[in-house]
Amino acid sequence: MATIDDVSKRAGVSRSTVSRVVADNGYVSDEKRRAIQKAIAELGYRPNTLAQALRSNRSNMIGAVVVDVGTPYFANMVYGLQRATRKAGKALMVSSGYADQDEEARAIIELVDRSCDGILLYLERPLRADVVEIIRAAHIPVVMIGRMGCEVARGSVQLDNFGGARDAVGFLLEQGHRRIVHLSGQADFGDTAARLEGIGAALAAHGMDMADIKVVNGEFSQEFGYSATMALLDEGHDFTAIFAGDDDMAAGVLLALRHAGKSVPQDVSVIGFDDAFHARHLWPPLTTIRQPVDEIGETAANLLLKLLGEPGSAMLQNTIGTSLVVRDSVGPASH
Amino acid sequence: MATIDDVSKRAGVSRSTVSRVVADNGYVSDEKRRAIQKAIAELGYRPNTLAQALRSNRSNMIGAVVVDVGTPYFANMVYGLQRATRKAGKALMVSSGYADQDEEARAIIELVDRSCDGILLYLERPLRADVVEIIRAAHIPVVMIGRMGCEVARGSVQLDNFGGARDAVGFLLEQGHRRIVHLSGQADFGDTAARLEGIGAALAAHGMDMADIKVVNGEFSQEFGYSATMALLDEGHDFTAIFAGDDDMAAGVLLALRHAGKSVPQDVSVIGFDDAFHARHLWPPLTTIRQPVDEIGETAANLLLKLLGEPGSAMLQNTIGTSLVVRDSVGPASH
DNA sequence: GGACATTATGGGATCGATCTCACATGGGAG
DNA sequence: CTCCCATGTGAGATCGATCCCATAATGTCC
Repeated sequence: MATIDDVSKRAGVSRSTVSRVVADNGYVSDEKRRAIQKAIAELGYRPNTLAQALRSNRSNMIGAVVVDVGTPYFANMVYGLQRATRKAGKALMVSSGYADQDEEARAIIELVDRSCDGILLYLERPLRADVVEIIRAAHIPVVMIGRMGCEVARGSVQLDNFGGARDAVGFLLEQGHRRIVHLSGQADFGDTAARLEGIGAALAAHGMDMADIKVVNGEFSQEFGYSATMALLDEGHDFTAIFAGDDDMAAGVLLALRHAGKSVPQDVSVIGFDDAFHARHLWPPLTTIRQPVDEIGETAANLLLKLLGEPGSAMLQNTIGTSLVVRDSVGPASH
Repeated sequence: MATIDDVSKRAGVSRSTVSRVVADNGYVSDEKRRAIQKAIAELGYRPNTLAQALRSNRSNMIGAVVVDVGTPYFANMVYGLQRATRKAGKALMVSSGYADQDEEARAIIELVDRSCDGILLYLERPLRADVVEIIRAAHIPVVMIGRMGCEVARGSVQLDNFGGARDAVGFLLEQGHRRIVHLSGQADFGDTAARLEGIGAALAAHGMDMADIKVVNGEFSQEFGYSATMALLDEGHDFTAIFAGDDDMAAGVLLALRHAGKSVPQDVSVIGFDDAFHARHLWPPLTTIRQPVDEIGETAANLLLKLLGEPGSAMLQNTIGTSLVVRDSVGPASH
């Protein structure tokens, strides 16, 4: 591997001058510039990123920790991150935190130690105190994605859970549904609260309130969607539509309805949330609220890049809107 | 951030001795070791990874380029990579090549420049000549995943396409199917050839040969699955089972059959390949050949780690087996 | 008791870049 | 004719570690 010294010798100049050409700053005569560029091309010289980073204290690398890269949801988010960072000419390094505080801490510290210029976090657990201290000591800007806040964050990007839930229920109401069930996620998630407010807003717009909807708390899983639906049917609950907290739940709901001999959307309408990868593969194809996950990632990364550009700036916030994806699982209310 | 010099001053020893304690090699008296460990703890010292890598020429970082991290398939593969590298205490840096030769080249060069100790590649295009030279000059071991070979590779991991296809068709034959259609991927893929051989083996085991199966070449997409099936039905082709080249195709096949009023598996059986994320969400849930993608990634990473341990070793090969996942889309042949 | 290995420690070069500073030109303003 | 500023170049310190080598103390063997 050719070094900057090899280039300088070949071009008959000093290291400093080569550095100026490579970094494109300072004064260099056209004559020497050409000689240096020629030498660079002939030797196939590419600067050693490690040495650059060590000396200049900037690695041109962005770190990210998400819950699990192996999951379609976060893979999609990483796609967005990569799109933004690549455009800015920065490398991206991603780790998984696996919803475990110590794993998350380990991943973050690794990124700090590798001298990332900035860090993006989608966490499931609050940051460990020592990690907060480490980030702070390293003066690394942090942008949080999603529900979890954090004291060191200089920016954050969130989904418009309020608007999404409002639109979902609003759509059902427009289709004439009045007996709606909402299968909700864990009650202690910040998202859940925002969605309930959104549901309230939709109901209010039709002269109704939360008393007019049944909310069942559970968890984001197909199993819960299935069992909750079966329980509702067993107890003879009278509903014409279900708003599932996410598309996994919705998949369980559809399965339960089929097993119970109900047809969708003739007997019951179902709407999901996320527009997950499998939503269009369900039967019937799922009407759902699209969460632009890649856009969330891209926005967060751009926000971080902005923060890197102007160090002293204030806290930056950003909310990403949802959209209604109409497929076949919602129809007009029967009778 | 505390440096090794801070630690050495605080503990009253030289840099060298601190380095010995941190790296846990060479001779250090218990007394000084304790003093140094105390100083490290008090200062919260963590070695600067960049400086370590620069001097020692080992970054403890593994690079990987896959087609697209944003895709469930490769996300799953990355999950496997991460599992192996993390266990070995190495960091992982992943990029997408987006099935474009120049993008792939860019991503690889980036990884080389960041001084990765080894590189894992799942490529769609042959390596550009200059990239081959760069990798060779940097003496970085490379492991290839999947179909694409490469002259610099020191190891490779592949799926057992032969066995997978043999098992798929074998299963259909056992269920009594004799009029089978295979929707195949691009004919120029290495995978496709291996699968055709596997199909031949299954047929041979039942005293049949390739003349007894209809093969339609196309591409791995839901759209092709749909249109090909419709075409077969339109021309009145008489078949009882379809073996789709992947689960996306299979989704299209199921949709086409439903639109044509055929029921699965009563009228037609369908088997897929991959066990993709959405396979169990299809209706009926798809019987398919499971491709253990994460295991492929994990195996490849372990192979690379082994290569790093013993530099002079020979070319390492590895084939990952498939398994049959029985769900509901295949039934006994009718009449 | 001298030769030699083992244990223990520090000094200083080194990895490959950046960056500050000193210094040398040349041209335009006063 | 100075003075000063813009332009152009190189020497050498520096980033934070590793690693080779010199040196010294101690123990062991013949």
